[in-house]
Amino acid sequence: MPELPEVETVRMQLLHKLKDKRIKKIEVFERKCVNNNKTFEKTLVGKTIRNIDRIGKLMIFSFNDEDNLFMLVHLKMTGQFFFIDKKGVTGGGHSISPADWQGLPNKHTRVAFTLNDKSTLYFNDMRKFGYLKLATAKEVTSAKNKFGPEPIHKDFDVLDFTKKLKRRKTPIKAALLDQSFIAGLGNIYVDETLFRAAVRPTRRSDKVTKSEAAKIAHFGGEVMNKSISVGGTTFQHFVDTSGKTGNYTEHLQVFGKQNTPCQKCGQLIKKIRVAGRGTHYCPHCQK
DNA sequence: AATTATGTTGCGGT
DNA sequence: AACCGCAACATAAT
Repeated sequence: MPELPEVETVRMQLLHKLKDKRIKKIEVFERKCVNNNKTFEKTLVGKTIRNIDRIGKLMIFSFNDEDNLFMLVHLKMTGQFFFIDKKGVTGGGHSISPADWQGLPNKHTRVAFTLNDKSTLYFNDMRKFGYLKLATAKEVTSAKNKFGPEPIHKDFDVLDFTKKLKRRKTPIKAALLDQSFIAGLGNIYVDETLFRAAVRPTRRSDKVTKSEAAKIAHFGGEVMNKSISVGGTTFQHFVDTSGKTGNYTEHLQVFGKQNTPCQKCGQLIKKIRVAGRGTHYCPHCQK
């Protein structure tokens, strides 16, 4: 269940594996996952993958310019990609055990792409929330416009962020989860960010001070950049065939740490519900 | 065995 | 515009 760092990790791996490869064959096992598009296979077969872009948690595959064709991919909670060539399996998605990728395609495989070099890309998604959706350049633009700025971006505008927080009365956590407000953070990284910024997740957005907002923006970027650099939190045991494991898990300070001592003050981390999501924080350190 | 939770987001209704 | 609750779905944990 990827947030920005996990999607970015998958994007980089897939780009490396798929760039300039031609799609020879597509099997759709679950039409819902391609938005019930009856011409999905027909449209994509023969196309050459030229680039994979990302905004927030959305991946954007592109082909030749003259195609005016894009494929938007959202992994949602449980979407995964597995790439298999003669060297073996490369995966990306949420936690992966061998059972997930052995014997592909398996019962969670929704789409399979065969490339011109005989390699295969599998899209697996247990809960069927994720999608692969065809789009035109215009549709890509309007999809991109729905995202707020990413805190990992160099020119993230902290003052604008602070100003916009003043208009919100919801808990700060709800604002940070809103992808049209700020893109990329999900449930884990929001909790981690707010812990580092020492702001309680329940704090009303409009009561967040300027300096706290600056800390939130700073740590939001830091947490996600660090996670990208270690291949994300989601992959517990597996990233690629060379055996490199992406693992931000060891850096988590509050997520899933309820009833254990805070690393800063020793008081027990609490778990509550905020904005409908499980929320972890230190009652002493976060005001 | 039934209920609850899961890292996401879009929708319909205030 | 902002906001809330729920739905989409499958599985694991309590």
